[in-house]
Amino acid sequence: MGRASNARQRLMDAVMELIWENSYGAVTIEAICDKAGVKKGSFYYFFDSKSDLAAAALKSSWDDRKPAMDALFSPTTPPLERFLKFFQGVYKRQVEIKRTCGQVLGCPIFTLGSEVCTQDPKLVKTIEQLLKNYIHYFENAIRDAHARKLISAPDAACKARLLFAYFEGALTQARIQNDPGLLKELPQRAMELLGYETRVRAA
Amino acid sequence: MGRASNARQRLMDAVMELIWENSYGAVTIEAICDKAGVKKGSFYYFFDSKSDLAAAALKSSWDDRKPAMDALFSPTTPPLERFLKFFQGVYKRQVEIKRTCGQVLGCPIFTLGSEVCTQDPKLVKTIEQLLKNYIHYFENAIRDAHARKLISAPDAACKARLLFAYFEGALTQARIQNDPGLLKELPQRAMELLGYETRVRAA
DNA sequence: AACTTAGTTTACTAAATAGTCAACTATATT
DNA sequence: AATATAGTTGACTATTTAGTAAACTAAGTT
Repeated sequence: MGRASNARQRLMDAVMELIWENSYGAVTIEAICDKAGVKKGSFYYFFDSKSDLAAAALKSSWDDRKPAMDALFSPTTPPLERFLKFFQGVYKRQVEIKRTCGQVLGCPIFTLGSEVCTQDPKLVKTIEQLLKNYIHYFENAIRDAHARKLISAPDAACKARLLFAYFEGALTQARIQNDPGLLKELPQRAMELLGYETRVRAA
Repeated sequence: MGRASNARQRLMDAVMELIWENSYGAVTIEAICDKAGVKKGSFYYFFDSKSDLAAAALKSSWDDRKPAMDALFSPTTPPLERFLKFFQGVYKRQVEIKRTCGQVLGCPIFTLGSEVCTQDPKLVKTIEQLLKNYIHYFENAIRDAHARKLISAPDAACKARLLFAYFEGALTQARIQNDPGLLKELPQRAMELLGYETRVRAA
């Protein structure tokens, strides 16, 4: 009942895009409203603040992405291939983003987390949860690879942390230097980090 | 001649601290002036904008830190020991920062770079240069270690990129999660990444 | 048709912020 | 002592921004 609307979703889409392309602090509520084609009154009808919107948008975009991640890290795929496909996808995606919007944008969760972590405890809690989700995919695949004796990684959690830190570090550096080339080696380096020493065929 | 003043330096100190503890976007010129004990008129006497100040402050703080880096990465120290000391120092420093200001702050250059890279080309050029400086220390030490047959790293530049990405990734994650514990393993993991498999004595 | 609910719109206020300017002050030079 | 130089101050303007409130509108419900 009442009036139908997708303004809430449009606001979440807009804020994600604006934060990713710029930064949290540089994005104003007016800019979000303009991009979403929503008046400010409606903004405050749906959300209390930019922080509130950002938290909702992050959760929502994770819900959107989760099925693809579940498919990529499916137990039906050999564990090391999961990583290969994942990192090749990351590279391809960043190349594409640079082509379409002129900038490598990296990982919005990590960049945003690093920006707001000292100022917005509630938002950062959401971010921590999402980052942990990613690490769990990694850890799970590593444990699996170890069990199948493809690699030796008795401490899967540790290896997952290592790989994730490298991954996010490289992605952020690519953003800073606006150079997707830095990510081309991601699949190869990841295999090496995991202790799988064979040559990987080019992406 | 004229009037003596350290206001310029006080402004640079203030902006570095504020950006590190908060974020670039969250720091206002008024807040910088307050912290530095400088009136806004004086701010604009020395600098054109926050961006201008930030760039100057970054360069200046690098000039301050450079002697310590040169000492740490001195050729008189065995190459792998340089990394050990460096990463142990990073861990100790972040623990100390958390103790004194309640938050792990990570690397101000990396965090700032990731925040402003799409919006402030001039500032990001400065940042890129500083990051490259660090990578050069890494690369140099790796080349040295390889030459001395301590490790096998035929492509020193590649290993340096890898190690740096891991390092900054871990530091940023520690900031986001406000957990210096994530950095305790830094020296050990770094040695492993470098292909030096022996146990490291605890920091 | 009257009513309720959900969402929209416009116009507004109050505060924060960037940036300017002209008068002022302390120091060094001649 | 006069003057030039380097830096300081406070008061000001103009803009941007967050946030509010009340009237309005489109749909479903009875």
